[in-house]
Amino acid sequence: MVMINLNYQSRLPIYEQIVLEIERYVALGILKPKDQVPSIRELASSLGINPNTVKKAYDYLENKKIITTISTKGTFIADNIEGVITDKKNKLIEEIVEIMKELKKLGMSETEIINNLRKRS
Amino acid sequence: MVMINLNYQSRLPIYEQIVLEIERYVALGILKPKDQVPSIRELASSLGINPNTVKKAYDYLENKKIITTISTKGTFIADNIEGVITDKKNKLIEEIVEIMKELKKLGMSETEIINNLRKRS
Amino acid sequence: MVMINLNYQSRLPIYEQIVLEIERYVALGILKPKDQVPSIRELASSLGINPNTVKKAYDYLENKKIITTISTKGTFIADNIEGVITDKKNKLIEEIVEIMKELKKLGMSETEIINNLRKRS
Amino acid sequence: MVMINLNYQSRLPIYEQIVLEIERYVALGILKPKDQVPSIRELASSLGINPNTVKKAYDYLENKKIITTISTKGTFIADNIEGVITDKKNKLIEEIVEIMKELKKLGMSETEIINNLRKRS
DNA sequence: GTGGTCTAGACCACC
DNA sequence: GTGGTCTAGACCACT
Repeated sequence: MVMINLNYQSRLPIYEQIVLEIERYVALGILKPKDQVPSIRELASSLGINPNTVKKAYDYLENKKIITTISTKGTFIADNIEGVITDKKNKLIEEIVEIMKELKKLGMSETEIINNLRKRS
Repeated sequence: MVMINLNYQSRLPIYEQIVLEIERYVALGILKPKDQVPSIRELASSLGINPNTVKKAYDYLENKKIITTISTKGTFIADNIEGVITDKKNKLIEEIVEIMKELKKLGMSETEIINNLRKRS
Repeated sequence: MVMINLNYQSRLPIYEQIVLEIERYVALGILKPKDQVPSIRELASSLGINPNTVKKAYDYLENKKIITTISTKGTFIADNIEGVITDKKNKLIEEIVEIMKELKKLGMSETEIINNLRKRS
Repeated sequence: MVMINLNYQSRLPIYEQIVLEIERYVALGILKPKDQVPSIRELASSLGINPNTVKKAYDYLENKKIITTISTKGTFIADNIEGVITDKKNKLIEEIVEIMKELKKLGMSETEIINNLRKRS
């Protein structure tokens, strides 16, 4: 069973956090095509949140074709999810690029930033 | 005179954008200790926003001890702000490091990531 | 339900009076970690004041980590508030000590001061 | 020359702080009857504040008959200031009584408070 | 002119 | 229903 971590202080709405967590598990290969995801009610109750919130997340994921619902059977990871990993990678790279812009505004050069990253990790 | 750029489409509230802009100018050394920052009304009118919004930003900055206000005189950059620059840089670098961890979990190596960043920026 | 007493003649702004009252209830153990405090609108209407004023008080308390707010759920007493009680008492005692120093400079002895206090209260 | 300490962050207006400082020096016997106090302009410039502010403080002190102005000569401490010390003492005692009320609200008994004060001072 | 406070009321997203 | 943000506008004290 996947562990969805929620941060109630975050500016990100809960449903988006759920989406990101599921996408993360898919991208990491922890959730694979045809794997069943928890039912809306189940996940809602285990997270202590409103089922509508989970529904909103699942709707979004279904729309992005990351999950697919088979009525009376349950909800499953979709088959064609090759794109998920690259999407995720691109998004993360894009986030770094944005932060690097900030750092450049603060007077750091690209090589300075990269040297710093090498040291830290 | 400092130029505050606002993005009304951003998820970040206006007052936080002001905070970040002021912090940026402090970090860059453009605003130095004892420098006067624009008065609440002045900044509000020049940005075309409500004075209360600017006040909220200034309250926040005062709480963080980045500015200090002398009632009826104005608002000024605080004295001990040595940490602000490096603090800010460190925080941003740390954010990147966290994202890089994610990327590594997704199967990217450090050099792969860095090559990607070089291309993008 | 906590009773917030306001004094509109006081030099202390309303929002600070709310802060002090909440802190007092926390210090007294009447409000305990995870207890829900009245919603902004509810407290505002029961006090006959503007919700923004209550919000300002709550913002302040959140910043001091005495309360924590979960958007759309409500506002709650924070978890780690062991220090609040003793902090508050110590601050007040310290204030008295400072005033006693003044009184001693004015020629009163400690026992003289204490006898005076006993009479007055 | 007396040293007037001002706190620009305080909620107390500057002119009240000046009043309190002068009263303090009188009560302590550092300023005695017939002693000359600095001229308005002199004090204003040495404190880096507006002469009107000093004027307001002096007006108040004159009204309370703590100082007296002899035109073309200057401003002096008044003759009958016996009351100043006791006034000051009473005010300070009253302040302590107020703080003790707060402490009692927090659950401390009078003897508890007094024992604490004995230890601390 | 400055900042400090407060009101009234609006709109938003989320649940 | 909840909190979060913002506006418009008012009044105050202090300088």
